[in-house]
Amino acid sequence: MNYWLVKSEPSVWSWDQQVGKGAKGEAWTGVRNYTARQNLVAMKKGDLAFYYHSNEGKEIVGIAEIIKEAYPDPTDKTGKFVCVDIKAHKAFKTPVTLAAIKVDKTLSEMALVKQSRLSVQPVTPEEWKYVCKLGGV
DNA sequence: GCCAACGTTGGC
DNA sequence: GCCAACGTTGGC
Repeated sequence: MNYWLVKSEPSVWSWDQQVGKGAKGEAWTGVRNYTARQNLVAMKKGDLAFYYHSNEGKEIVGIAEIIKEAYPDPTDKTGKFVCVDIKAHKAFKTPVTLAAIKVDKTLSEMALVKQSRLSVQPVTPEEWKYVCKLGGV
């Protein structure tokens, strides 16, 4: 089992919209970055990912589950990029903000802090457990 | 709205 | 293959 973090701007696609899709989930399209692409390809069905809201909120609001592994992104005309399908798995009781992550010694090494522009990032099991606790899950 | 960080493009 | 110019992301 691997852990990930995916980012979305709520104005484009929010957690609430993701929850609204239910068990069917939704294609996570629009990744146009090779590092992020590598991470998408490495995802396995059943892996879990933190759902982070950028720009608005700047906080991890819940957990999504990968329900379909990487396939060509239908929104990419060049055919170079891929997407996966994810569904909402569990909402955080308490969102974990970027500010909280930055000041926390255990989390200040997260890719979210170090590589703030990367939209799909790996999360270590230690970070995962810790953030889940903070989120009240 | 600004700007730092960083990824991508294209000329050489 | 290098690197300058340019574009984009995302926190503030």
